[in-house]
Amino acid sequence: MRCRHAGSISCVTPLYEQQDDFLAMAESLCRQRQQRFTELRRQVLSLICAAEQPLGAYALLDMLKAKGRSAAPPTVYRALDFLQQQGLVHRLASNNTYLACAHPQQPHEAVFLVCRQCGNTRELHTDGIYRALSRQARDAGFLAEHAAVEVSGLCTRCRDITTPEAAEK
Amino acid sequence: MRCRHAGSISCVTPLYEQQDDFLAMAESLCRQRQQRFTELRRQVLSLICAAEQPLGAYALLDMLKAKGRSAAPPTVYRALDFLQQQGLVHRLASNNTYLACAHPQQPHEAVFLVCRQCGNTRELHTDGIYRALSRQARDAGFLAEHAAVEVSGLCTRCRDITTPEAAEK
DNA sequence: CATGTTATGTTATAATATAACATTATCGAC
DNA sequence: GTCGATAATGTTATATTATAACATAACATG
Repeated sequence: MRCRHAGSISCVTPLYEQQDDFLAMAESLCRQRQQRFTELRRQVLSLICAAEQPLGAYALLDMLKAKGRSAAPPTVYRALDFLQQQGLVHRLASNNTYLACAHPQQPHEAVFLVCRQCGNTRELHTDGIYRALSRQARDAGFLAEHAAVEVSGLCTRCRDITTPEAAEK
Repeated sequence: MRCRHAGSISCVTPLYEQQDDFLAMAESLCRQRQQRFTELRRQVLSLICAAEQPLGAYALLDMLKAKGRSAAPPTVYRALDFLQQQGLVHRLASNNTYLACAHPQQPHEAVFLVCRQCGNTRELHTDGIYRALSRQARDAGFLAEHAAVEVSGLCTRCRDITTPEAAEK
């Protein structure tokens, strides 16, 4: 299913259902930018986009080790730094996890909906909120450069489980 | 200078210029809620609201020790947990720091403007953004409970220092 | 293929936060 | 007041997240 954004990746379909396309896109994007999409970086991105939930750095580390790769914390953090610079991965400050981003082509700003129950996280692309934020910041004399908007709550599924009656409506 | 919000504390004046009023307000608020505003909690809140910038937990720990108080990490974290529950203190996830909140009376949602240069942080109270966020979340089937909105950039002073020509406009 | 640059390996450690259990203080019932 | 329950703090240990520093390996390019 396509979304309203440019590019071959859809942000309305979970990335773990389009891993191959996503990795191919990442590779070509890095080539365009003359950046090296090394095996390590590919592996880390692959793990992140195969996961249903955002992953912590040490979870990634364990997975790399489980794959037989020699790895230490800097191994993971350096790969994550690179992927973040390329816009392929976002870091969630509210729970120290990392997730893949469907639309790294142009730097954008996103709103994250983080389910406190199951950890599933959706990325919304909502220009309006960022425009409003920038404007309010400017009115306060502040030059906004980046905004982290992380909403915690309950996703559809977990809300229905928690309050079953709500599901029947 | 008063602000548009209820209560005796103004959020347009730095809290370190109204420490006594702020601590008195905190004390009466806790009494109303039948919560204990102990000496430790008062000290931690006092340190936080005396600071110009948000403080890290270990900076607070060092300050407590410097005051001759026996303190270990849990000392600080427990006090911070309490103060957050009472709405007197917010935690900034983007840099792991804690700051005082001028309007703990009713749970509210805030936007933080964090200067990446000097660390100074302003809290904006902007209902509009939160309404928009909640609505967008709801449209995505998500029940929003809390939103952390942390904007990083440059405050007026640091922007002028960084790009002096801008100051002349 | 020599050389500078970028990426990775490796060890150690910093910074942030919590678990677990002992002790002390406070509140209410009596 | 004192007893018992609850809440708060003290204390030690450890978990979790992240970075510093330096060595080695891989790659790009003349």
